[in-house]
Amino acid sequence: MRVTIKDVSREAGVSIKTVSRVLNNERYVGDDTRERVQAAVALLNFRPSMAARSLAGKRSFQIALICDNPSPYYVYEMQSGIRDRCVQDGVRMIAQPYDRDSATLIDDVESLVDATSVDGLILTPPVTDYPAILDLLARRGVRFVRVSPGGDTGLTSCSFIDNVAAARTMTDHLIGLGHRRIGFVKGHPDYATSAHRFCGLCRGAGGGGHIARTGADPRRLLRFRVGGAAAEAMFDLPNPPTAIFASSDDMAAGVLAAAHKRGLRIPDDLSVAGFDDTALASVVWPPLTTIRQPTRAMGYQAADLLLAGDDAPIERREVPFELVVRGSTGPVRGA
Amino acid sequence: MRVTIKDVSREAGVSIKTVSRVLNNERYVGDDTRERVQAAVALLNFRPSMAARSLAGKRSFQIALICDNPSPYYVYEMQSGIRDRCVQDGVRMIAQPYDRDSATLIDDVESLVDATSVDGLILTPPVTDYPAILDLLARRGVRFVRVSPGGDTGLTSCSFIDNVAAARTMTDHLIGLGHRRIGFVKGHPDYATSAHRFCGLCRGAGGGGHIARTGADPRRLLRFRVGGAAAEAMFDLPNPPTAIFASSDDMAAGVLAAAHKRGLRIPDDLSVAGFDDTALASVVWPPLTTIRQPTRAMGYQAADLLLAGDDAPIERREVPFELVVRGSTGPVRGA
DNA sequence: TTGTAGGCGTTATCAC
DNA sequence: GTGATAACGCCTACAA
Repeated sequence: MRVTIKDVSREAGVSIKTVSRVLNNERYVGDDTRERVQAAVALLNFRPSMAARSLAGKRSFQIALICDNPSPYYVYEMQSGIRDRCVQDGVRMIAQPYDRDSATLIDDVESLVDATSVDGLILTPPVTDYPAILDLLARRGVRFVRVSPGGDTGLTSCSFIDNVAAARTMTDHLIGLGHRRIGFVKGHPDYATSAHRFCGLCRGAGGGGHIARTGADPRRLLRFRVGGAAAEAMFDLPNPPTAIFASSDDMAAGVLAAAHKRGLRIPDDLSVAGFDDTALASVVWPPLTTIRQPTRAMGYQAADLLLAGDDAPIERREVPFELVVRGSTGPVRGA
Repeated sequence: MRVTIKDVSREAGVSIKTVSRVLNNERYVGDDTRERVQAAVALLNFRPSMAARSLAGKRSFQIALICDNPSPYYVYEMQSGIRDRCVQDGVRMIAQPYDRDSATLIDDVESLVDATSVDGLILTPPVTDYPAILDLLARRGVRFVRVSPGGDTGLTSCSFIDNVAAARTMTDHLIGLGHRRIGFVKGHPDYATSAHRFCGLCRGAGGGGHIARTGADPRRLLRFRVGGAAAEAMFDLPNPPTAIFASSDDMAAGVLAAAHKRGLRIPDDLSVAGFDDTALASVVWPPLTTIRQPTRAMGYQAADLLLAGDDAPIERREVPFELVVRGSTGPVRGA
């Protein structure tokens, strides 16, 4: 049968409440008592029942990740980062990898909150900016942390990278290489990150860059295709760009594929730049210069903020990005 | 405040127990009573508390996915498939994306089982074949379903594809193209799927194929590198293979990269084949011929088996694979 | 510093 | 068919 607090209390020769105190690291427990209890816990291999704890207490020791991002890498890294932090507190993560086009998103979140009474939620783009969700959670008084919010900061804590600065860094890099006509493949309008990156590009380019804008479907496969289509369109321009900067790595990969199809050589004929969530791009797409996104770190920080406690102040936690230049990215022919 | 069964029972003018009966689809409830209750539930927007249900009842309405697979695509597809099935029953999924080198795996699973008393677990490779885990779960009397088990079938239900047949199909295809020397990049020994695929290759090749075996680290990045290294070694052989078949898509990508580095043209100088978890390979690595793995479907079927109920018979559910040939893969030069 | 009583929201058991 | 009542395992409040 199940080992309960009662068993532990009997084993340790104390009351149930005292065991509970030890389990929850409360004060006012004698050192010797604490040790006896801990010994009993270890001996009986006791694990408190989550169900009972969340029913009786305020906490449920569960948090949920609301993730509607179609990039498996992003999801994986995010989950891993969150989990890294959660294990420290013995908290479980409920993953909600919502599917594209989830019409029931709001209802799903609401039922999640009602049914599991999670201790908090972590929102990622694009859900991190959905007003209906933000309102719902605020109304219910549910704690939540946003990853890469586009606006409405101040509502809650969040973790993010400076996408404007990142895109600007990349742009400066490209300009430093001699590029004067830089194309940009814009992402889906729901993703504020994409807009931020576009903004960074503009700042770096100082208005002098050639800029092509393209809306992208959030579905991953389509993003590849959208990247390719955007590149094709740019190649056909009277003065095609010598560098193309995509606001996500899969769109950048689509650009690469389109360039190959045209017989363009990378980076001699064209420099391609993007963002990536892992070190993977270095192996899969070696000629791709990227901003390395610390997705895992953002997840960790988000969980850290969420687990900080009810009374913790709202905090915006920025995580550093990194420009990763690969292979020979020397001056471009004909630039 | 929270809406409870009590509120619903008052609203519907019935007892608490009757509401409970309706919620759990039990028999012996009058049709009109049922309707009144359902109306009250909808009106009050009532959602039963998971915590209370799992504390009082036998079920917890939660299942867990034990996933130690380093491929984000695999994890994502698996989670999505499982979730597709879970939502139908109002069951939650706890994702446990265990990290590489998790020394505490067994302990983690044990504490998960003890603390959350999940209704069941889904195991994926390589955990699906870890005897320590299987023993633990059997001892605890916990329901679980295995995805792609290597052996010990008959223990529990499982979902899988026929990896032997898949590899054989691919081999037949390659032989049909004129290949006589086929290299094989083997995966990590913990993955039974890899061994199955090797077996399928041997059957297809009839012992006449040239076979290079390579152990691969399960970490994704390394798998790319291992694929590349294996390819390099094969290229240096006196009679290098004209086709290389890798037991995973990332190793196949590594082979592709190595081939490019050597100046080999695909598929004129070399055919490269692998497996993939999504339709992604068609876009990212166009020259790659693959076996499309229905990862999502395997997840769905695994969840379906798990949710079938305690008394459901043990069942082995096979999911069909698909050979995806891309681009021109005509006869190979010098074959 | 420690113990006791009561309740969290649901299901299980047993009457009606 | 339906309803009272006792668990389930733990935490909160209050007392000692």
